[in-house]
Amino acid sequence: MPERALPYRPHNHEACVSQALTDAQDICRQQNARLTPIRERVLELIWQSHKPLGAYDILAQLGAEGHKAAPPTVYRALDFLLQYGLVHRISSLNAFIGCAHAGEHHRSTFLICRECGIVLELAVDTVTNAIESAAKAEAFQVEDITLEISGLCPSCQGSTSHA
Amino acid sequence: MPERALPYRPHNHEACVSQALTDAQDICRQQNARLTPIRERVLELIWQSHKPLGAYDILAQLGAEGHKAAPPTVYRALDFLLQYGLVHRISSLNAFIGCAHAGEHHRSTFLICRECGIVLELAVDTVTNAIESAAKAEAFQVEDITLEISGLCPSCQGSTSHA
DNA sequence: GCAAAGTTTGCAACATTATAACATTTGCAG
DNA sequence: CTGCAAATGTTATAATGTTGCAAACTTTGC
Repeated sequence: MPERALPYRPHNHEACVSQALTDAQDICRQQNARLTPIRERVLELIWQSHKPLGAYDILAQLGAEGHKAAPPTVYRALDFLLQYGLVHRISSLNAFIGCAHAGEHHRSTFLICRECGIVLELAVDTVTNAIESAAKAEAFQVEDITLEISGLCPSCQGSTSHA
Repeated sequence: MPERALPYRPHNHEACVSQALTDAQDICRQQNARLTPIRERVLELIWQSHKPLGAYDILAQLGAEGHKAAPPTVYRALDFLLQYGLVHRISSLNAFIGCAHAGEHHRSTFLICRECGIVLELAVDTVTNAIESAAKAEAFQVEDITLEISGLCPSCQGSTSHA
């Protein structure tokens, strides 16, 4: 498996996108899920950058390219993509981002840069384990973890933009 | 300091509320912040249970008691309470809950029961440390952590309500 | 092939959550 | 008591998300 590039630095982003799309196709084939044109297009739009995209941003982009969709179209596509683990929802931003570990069963941690907006998805066992054991100590049965860390990414530290 | 009761089990909830209110008064006095009647009433409404309350729920309750407020009134009170650490916002629910550790500088973990809706706030160092060191490993400068765990609280396990 | 059944999409209306802009009132310092 | 700053009132609107039903498309069994 190739090392994944850090989203902050310039990288061949086309490769991110095409990887995500072929992964999605594989996953859907395996699960007998239909990656319809709309769903695939929404996934592609989400992957156009490493910044989370709002549902209405997606809607606007679809509209701009001639497909004048209504909100339910987008939300349904998002529901599908969420269900198959192809995208994540970032609750603190009401926005969506491509999953960097599709098909890999994982618990995600998101590092969200408040300056540039780029999000890095991590799957760190030490974090997950600490969380699960804290929950266990309270006899709480974990189903879903939302862990979103806001701050400054390496590229944005020091250059606080009010320069 | 007295042990805090678990929210799941029956407890003298009046004590939770009055404690929260006197804590809030102390904190505001120390910081020269004005805990006005509206702000105090909103805090009290939020503390009426251990379930997060939506802004519009607060609005409705204020209305029911004769104070017909508009959304900005509530959101401004919430902003104030958030700013002084008297309440927390639960992003995954778009709702607000009283802070169980007001004045104590802490990072919170929320255990949210999807069945009964009760939320337990924890401040567990092992979790915080694991998160901070994971962020450090990515050279990410942490400012804010959103950690919301959804699942079943001890009281709701086994009694899945579709009985 | 073809019809029935199930899934997906289109569409219109609506519900919920949050903010903007500006007027008015209140609390407080001088 | 006057003038400033903070807080609240008021109206309108923006942003996000859902419901319900009809039409189109896919799959399946025959």
